[in-house]
Amino acid sequence: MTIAEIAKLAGVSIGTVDRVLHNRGRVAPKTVETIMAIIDEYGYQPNAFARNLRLSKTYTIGVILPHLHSEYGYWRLIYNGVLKAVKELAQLAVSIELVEYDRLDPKTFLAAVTKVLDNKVDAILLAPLLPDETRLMMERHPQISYAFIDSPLPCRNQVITVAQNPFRGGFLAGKLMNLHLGSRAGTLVVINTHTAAFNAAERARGFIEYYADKPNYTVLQLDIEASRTAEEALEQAYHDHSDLSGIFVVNNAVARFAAHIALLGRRNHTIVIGYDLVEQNRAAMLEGKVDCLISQRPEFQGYTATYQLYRKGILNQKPDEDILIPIDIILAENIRDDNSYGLEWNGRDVPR
Amino acid sequence: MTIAEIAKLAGVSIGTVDRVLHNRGRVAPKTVETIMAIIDEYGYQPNAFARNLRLSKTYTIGVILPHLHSEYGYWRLIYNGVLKAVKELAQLAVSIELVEYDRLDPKTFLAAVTKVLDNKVDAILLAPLLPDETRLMMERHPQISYAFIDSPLPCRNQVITVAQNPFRGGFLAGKLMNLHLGSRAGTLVVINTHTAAFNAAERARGFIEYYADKPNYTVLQLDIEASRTAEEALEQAYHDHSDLSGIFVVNNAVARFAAHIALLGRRNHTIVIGYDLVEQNRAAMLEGKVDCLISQRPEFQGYTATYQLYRKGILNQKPDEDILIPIDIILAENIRDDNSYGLEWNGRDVPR
DNA sequence: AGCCGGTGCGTCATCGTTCACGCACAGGAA
DNA sequence: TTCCTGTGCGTGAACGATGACGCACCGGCT
Repeated sequence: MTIAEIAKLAGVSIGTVDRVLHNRGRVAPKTVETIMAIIDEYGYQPNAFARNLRLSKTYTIGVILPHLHSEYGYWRLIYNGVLKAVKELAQLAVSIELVEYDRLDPKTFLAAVTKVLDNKVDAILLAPLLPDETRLMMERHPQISYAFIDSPLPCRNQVITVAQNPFRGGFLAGKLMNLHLGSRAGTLVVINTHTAAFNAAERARGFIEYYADKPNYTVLQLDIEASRTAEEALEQAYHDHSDLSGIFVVNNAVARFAAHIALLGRRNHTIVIGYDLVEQNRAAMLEGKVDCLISQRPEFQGYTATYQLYRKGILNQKPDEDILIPIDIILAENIRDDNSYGLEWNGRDVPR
Repeated sequence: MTIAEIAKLAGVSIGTVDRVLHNRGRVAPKTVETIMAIIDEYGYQPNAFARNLRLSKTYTIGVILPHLHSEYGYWRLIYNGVLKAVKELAQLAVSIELVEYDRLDPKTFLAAVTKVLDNKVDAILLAPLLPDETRLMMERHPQISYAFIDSPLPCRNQVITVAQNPFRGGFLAGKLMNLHLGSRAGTLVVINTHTAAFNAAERARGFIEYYADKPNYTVLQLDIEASRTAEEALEQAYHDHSDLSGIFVVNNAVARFAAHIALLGRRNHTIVIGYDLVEQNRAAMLEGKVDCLISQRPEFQGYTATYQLYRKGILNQKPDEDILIPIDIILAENIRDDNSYGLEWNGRDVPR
């Protein structure tokens, strides 16, 4: 069904049909009715190729992320996924503009928003780590599309959200801790170095929930404040609880604690579980200092969110609004197999 | 960079540039050289919108899969992913044609190939379960694109392969068995009901490899032949090995064995690990009859393979030839979170 | 000389959508 | 009546790639 076919059926010109389709007025009510009836009956899907050829608009996505080098490169992984999508979509008129900020300093976030908007982006892809500032931005600029990544943000607007369920991630971490402990019981420590972060708090809550009905275990929450070093806090915990048998770090900082546990000679008696397959954590796991990691597939998140924005912006498709990233369990045995999208077939074990 | 711009730079008409770009001859060698030099210097990416608008070719993908109702609906999951991709790509001129066959009867496979080719498909997406017949097909019809799904097939041609590494899947199953057993040792049974299948054999090999250096465990391979029933074989195994403590089913038939284990009253003493999140296995896990499943994300495989073919066929992009699907660990605690793509955010645990 | 085939190139219509422009006719004001 | 404004339409020119068509020229043949 093309505009020309509709026009012929309605006995009008394509210009008139176009005006009806775009509500540009200057059409007799009766004619509008006729044309709408035809569209209702036969359906009409504009030809995406013709449309974009004519419009020849480039769709620019502003990407606002914490500094890519921060948090052990976690945000760079997300950005890599965005880049991969943009590489594929470049010939379909999609481009990006990255602006980094400091997640501890809201002013830098607002500056990033301003900078991105100055470049007239059509959409913004960001991690809503600063809920108030994010809401402010959306209120002030309702005309552009938004995609959230890494964490959800409760809000009324229609937005694309690509994130993992952090509560269930923490709950699963509890189960994995349990599996690794075998029959051992004891004290378990949940370490949070980002106490203000929604994801981190939810993961801790999930872990504690898992042990709520298991009286043999004591779960201790350890929020590391800036005032004392993480290493001191850890040593204190070992001192206070001689039966400390497991540590769960709710974010990507696990390698730092794993290193110190090894240093203290406690590795053999402590199960270590953490989050995210950043380079440092990957190395720690390969060195045997970490038992289990949970991954949220950051590259996949970036890739997917970018594609959703493209579908919405260029193809005029209704995007999937909430995309739940599966909880990915990484053990030393399958760490090689996680390559994020997972591209690159590892043929070594497969006779070809 | 458009053809017109190249033409202006070269001092020729767009027709000439087009002939050079498509090697259609009838151009003076000197002119070819000039134009190629310009392209080398400035680069040229044909406008995908203009190209496809003009060609208005519909790209049809033939999908050849075992009967969707067979194997507990495993193939239907793959097909669902294909359907999701096609729904998104329909407005970009992609369509599919499904033909099912019986994987135990090569004749039905060849009939499916013929049927699909009669409809002049541009590409074929299939699981190369019948290596010889698949190679025959590719030799006879080298002009169309192929995508393999579920399993790899060693071959010289450039093809897209979307699959998991089955050996490492089996190896990881060994590790998971180990974790679930805690300190218990004993006899472990590997059950294979599809002895001719490459994936199944590799998974068994991986599992056995994991226990190769663990003398406390005996691993027993149980290939179920058609001559006796699976249930009898299982009972025999329990009879022969009083210390039987774990069962690994290398394919999606695990629910069947899990049910019989429960019936025999052995559930409490047997760890059950299997493959694939088909409906029956999901139910068995929720009923507590299965401890762990490994998923190969069949929907994601179908979705990804379809997109790769589209990129190759419509966008003329060089596809990623080998796409490795991560090994997905499903426990009762995260079964809710696996929704394949995973679409549909489950907001229950997240205050919005 | 006249004809033919091949070569090198330009021209033009086409795909479907979008939008500026302009025509014709109505009704109202001068 | 004349002029002007607004309404309802049609027209046509883009967007860039593609490929059929045809023109001019050259060489070789009868």
